[in-house]
Amino acid sequence: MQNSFTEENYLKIIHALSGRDGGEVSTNALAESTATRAASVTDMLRKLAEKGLINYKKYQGVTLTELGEKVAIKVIRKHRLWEVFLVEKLGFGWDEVHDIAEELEHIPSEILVEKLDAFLGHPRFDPHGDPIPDAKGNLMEPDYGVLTDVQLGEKVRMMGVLDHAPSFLQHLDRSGLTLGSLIEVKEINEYDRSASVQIDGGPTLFISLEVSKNVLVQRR
Amino acid sequence: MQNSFTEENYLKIIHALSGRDGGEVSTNALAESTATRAASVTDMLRKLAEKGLINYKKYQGVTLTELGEKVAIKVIRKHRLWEVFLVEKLGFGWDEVHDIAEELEHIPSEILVEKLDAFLGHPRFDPHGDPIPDAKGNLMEPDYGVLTDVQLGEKVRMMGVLDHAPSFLQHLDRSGLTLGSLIEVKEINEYDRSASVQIDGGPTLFISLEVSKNVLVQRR
DNA sequence: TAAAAAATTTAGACTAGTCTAAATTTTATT
DNA sequence: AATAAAATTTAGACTAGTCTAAATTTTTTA
Ligand SMILES: [Mn+2]
Ligand SMILES: [Mn+2]
Ligand SMILES: [Mn+2]
Ligand SMILES: [Mn+2]
Repeated sequence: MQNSFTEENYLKIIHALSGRDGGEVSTNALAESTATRAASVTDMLRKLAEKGLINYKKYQGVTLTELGEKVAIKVIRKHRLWEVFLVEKLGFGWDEVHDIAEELEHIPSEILVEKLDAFLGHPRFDPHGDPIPDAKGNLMEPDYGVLTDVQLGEKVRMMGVLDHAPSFLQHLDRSGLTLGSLIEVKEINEYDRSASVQIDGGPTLFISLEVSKNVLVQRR
Repeated sequence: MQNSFTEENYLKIIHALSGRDGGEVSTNALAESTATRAASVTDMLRKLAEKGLINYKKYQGVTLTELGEKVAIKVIRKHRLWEVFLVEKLGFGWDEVHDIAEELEHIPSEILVEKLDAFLGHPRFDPHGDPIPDAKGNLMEPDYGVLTDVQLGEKVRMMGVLDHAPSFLQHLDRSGLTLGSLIEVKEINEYDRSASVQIDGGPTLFISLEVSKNVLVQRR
C-alpha cells in the first residue's frame, strides 16, 4: 500500500536527522522535528516498523531500512524539483518556496516527477544548493565546508546554506550573498568570530558567526 | 480556519451536481459522487453547514452558500490551471491529467495559483474545453450545445467534452476529434442515432450516439 | 553501584472521516 | 388517505494521528 502524507514526513525527517552516517535517531529528536509529542512518535514508529520502513527496537532509536531510505529519497527528490520549478519557472524567491514544496512533495505519480524533471532540464541542485537525487534514487552529497572553517585570506565559492529559514535567506539577499558568490575572507575577529569578507572582488561585508555557520562553501 | 482536502472535494462536487441553476443536491447523489455511504455524507453535511459553507436542512438536500461557492470555484480554478500546466508545459495527454489535478487542486497558497496562472499566460479554458474561473472567482459558463442536437448538414466547432474519462478521451484521439475540430454532420441514422461526420473538411467519421452525447459544440 | 534524572513507552482519550445496521422521514402507490 | 418504498438520518463502532498523564527503561551522577 501507499504511504500517507504523515508517514512520508516521518521518513524524510528520520533521513535528515540520521545524517550521512545513517545513525540512530531518537524519539525526542523526532518529536521536536515533527512538532508532536514523544508518545505520538512512538505510535508512529511502531507503524513504520510494521511496514518495514524503519528498524526499530524499543528504547533504542531508529534507522531507515533500505525501503524506507528509498521512499525518503523520493520525497526529497520531489521536494527539491518542485522548489526549482517554483523559483525558475514561477519566479518565486528562494526564501518563499520551502513551505509550498512541503505540500507538493507528497503528490504521488512517478510520471509527474519524471516529466517535471525533464521540463526543468534535469537540474542537479535545488535553489538552496541542495543536491537533487536522480530518478534511480542516487543522492550525491557534495562535501562542502562551512564558512566558519575558512582561513584568513582564503577564497571560496558559496555553494549552499544549512539554515533554510526565510529570515536567514532574506538576510543573505540583503547582504548580497547568493549561490555562486566568490567569498574572500579579509578579516576574522577573535572575540566573536565575526568576519569581514569580500564578495566577488567587490564590496566588503561584515558577517556574524551565526551567518558563517550556515553558509556552505567549496574550498579549493 | 482552513478547509480540509475532504471538505474541498465535497464543495466541488456539490457545485458540479448543483448545475447552473444552483439547485438542491441530494445525500444519495453525494454518496455516489464521493464514493462513500449516505450516512457518511450526512455527517459531513452537518459539518459543512456548521462552517457556513452550505445551506442544509435535514432531508431537504443542500445548496452552496456564497462562501461555499467561492471556495468551490477556487478549487475548480486550481484544478483547471494545473491541468493546463500538465498538458501545455509537461506534455501530458488530455486523458492523463485529471487524477493528478485532483491532488494538485488542494495545494493551498493563493500566490502559487496566481503565479501559475501568469506563467501559463492566463488561459481561459482547460485542456477539456472547460472554462477557468478568473482570480476574482468569476466563472463564465459558455453555452455550448451537444453534438446530438446538431441538424443534418450543419457545421459546428468542437469546444469541449462532457465525459472526462480517459477511455473516452482516448477514443476521441483515435477518431481524430480534438478541441477546435470543424464538424459537419453528413448523415444521421434514425435507427440508433449514430452519425457520419466530416472532420475539418477531410476524412469522414462514423460516431455512435454515446460519443455524440458527450461532445460539446459551438453552433453558429 | 545505587539513586536521581532523562528518555521512552503505555494507557486511556479525543477528532476527522468513514462504516453498517437500525430508526425516521419523505415520496410514491394503491 | 393508508401503506409501501425510497431516501435520509441516527446510533454505535472503527482507523489514523494526535494528546496528557502515568509507568517503565535507560543513562547519568553521586
Ligand atoms: Mn525546502
Ligand atoms: Mn531546498
Ligand atoms: Mn479534471
Ligand atoms: Mn478539465
